[in-house]
Amino acid sequence: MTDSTEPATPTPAASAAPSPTGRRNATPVAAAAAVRVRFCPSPTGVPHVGLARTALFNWAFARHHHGSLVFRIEDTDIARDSEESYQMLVDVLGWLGLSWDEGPDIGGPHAPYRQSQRMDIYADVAARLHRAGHAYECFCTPEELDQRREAARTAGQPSGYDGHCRNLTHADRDRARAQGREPVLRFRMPGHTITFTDLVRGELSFAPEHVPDYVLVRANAHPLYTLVNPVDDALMGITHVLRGEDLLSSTPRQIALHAALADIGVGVGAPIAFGHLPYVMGEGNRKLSKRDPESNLLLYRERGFLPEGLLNYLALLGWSIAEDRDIFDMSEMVEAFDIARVNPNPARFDLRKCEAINAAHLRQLDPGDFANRLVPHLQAARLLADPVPAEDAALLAAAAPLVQQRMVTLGEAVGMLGFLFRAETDFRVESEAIESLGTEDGRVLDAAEATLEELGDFSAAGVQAALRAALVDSLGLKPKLAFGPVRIAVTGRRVSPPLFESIELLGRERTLARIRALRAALG
RNA sequence: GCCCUCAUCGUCUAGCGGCCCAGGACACCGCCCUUUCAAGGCGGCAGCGCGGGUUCGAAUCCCGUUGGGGGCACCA
Repeated sequence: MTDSTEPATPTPAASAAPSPTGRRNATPVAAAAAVRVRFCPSPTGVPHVGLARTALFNWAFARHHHGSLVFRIEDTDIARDSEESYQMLVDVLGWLGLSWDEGPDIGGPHAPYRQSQRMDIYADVAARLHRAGHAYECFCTPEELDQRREAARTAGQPSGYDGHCRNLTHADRDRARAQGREPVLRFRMPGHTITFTDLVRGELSFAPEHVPDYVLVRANAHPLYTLVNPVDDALMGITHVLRGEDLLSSTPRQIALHAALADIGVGVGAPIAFGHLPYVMGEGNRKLSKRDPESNLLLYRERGFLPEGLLNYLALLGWSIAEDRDIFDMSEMVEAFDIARVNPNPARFDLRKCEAINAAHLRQLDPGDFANRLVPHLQAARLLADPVPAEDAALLAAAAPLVQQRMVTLGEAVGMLGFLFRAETDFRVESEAIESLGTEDGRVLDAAEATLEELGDFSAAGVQAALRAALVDSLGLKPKLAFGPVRIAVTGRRVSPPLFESIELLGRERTLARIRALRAALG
């Protein structure tokens, strides 16, 4: 049996060499051994940003070390898991571009990758652990457990399982069964302190009295996470486990179980290194919960966040690429990622910064790429047909560069470009924009109409020269007051793409019609 | 109650004993540019929780304390 007090590093020798950029000089990542990490969500509810961050760090770690990422579905909780949730997971990970090497959809040498399809494996391993003495039947009822836990707590003692059924005789078990008790299978923890080197936190130590024996299999024979997660990690040859810090205190139990699994010949028996990533917090001092709207990954896609923008922001939650830089792409992250440089303290999710990072990526997009990414959002708002008609595609190609610098998410294109793609019968001036107008603005519209009617050169430059002459020079208006009413008439909003380019794209007829319509509405 | 863990501007972070009377980013506030809104440029505000050590020297190491978070399930 492997001695669990040894640090859980694949090759202790590897930690002797300081990592070039590592904050701790122990970066227990063996260069020679192939890195295998996994991402193993349970498909409950809507995909969460914390989950994406964990997936991202695992992905970056695997890619940095030229290792493998295993995607595994932990669907052993029949009551909460759903197929719909599983689909959303696959879908949103695909959108983010976090690719995996083995998984339920693509298979791999350790298939199946859905735990609900591996129940026979767990039953077999459980039986072997039992036979080898690493686990025992526990007949305590939940009520008895509660009672003793409460008593221990009031006495100031550790309140975990007290080992009541650890050494039952045959006769004891027969008696319990005769009473109608159904046993759970409980893991027998070794009696020594468990110490390991966490990849992000350094050396951690747990005394035996605080890591009590725990349940592996329910009385109804249903295997628990406590069993299936380590069993699959062992069987699938996982070398590094990067997960949320909520799992930190269950790590000694898993290390002990891994040792027992090695003892009975399950898996290759290589120790696994653990790294616990800090929480992603929401408002206040709470962990970001499913209730917080900003936790819902699907919403980011709907709003038109770029995968590269969201990922960039998520990477910043606990990690940084350099002292004076925070905009980077995923190839740069893969290149630079070092688990030892992950910051152990919890990070608060800041939607404003997430938006700012996204906007930076939006601006960096190639104009053609940017226009293409706008299409689904314009279609969802019914501004574009599917497929996109050629003339609309041309219009979009011309209009997109006008708004690329002034948007935060792709979804904003609906408001910014709606005036170009909406039929005249559907065009409306926003009420807030109308309210900002005064009666004297009618004069401005009259002058604009007269000028544009006469104008031969309807290019942006031509329109600008003509309107400036008519409104600013002749009427003596400040540019802001001169062009404001025209902007509202033409685009329907107070905020729009640059006015003269917008007019050029809209064309003479539609421009004049809209100016007349607003003029009439003003009375 | 017991155990574990975390601690630098409002927020995310850089910092690994002298390059730091602490650097960057978001947010915020000015100014410039300007047809709106952005973008961009320039400038500003703002932080090492507290107390002891160690050291010639501490944001950095140690101890304590305070505060936050997590765990102590037949959930994952």
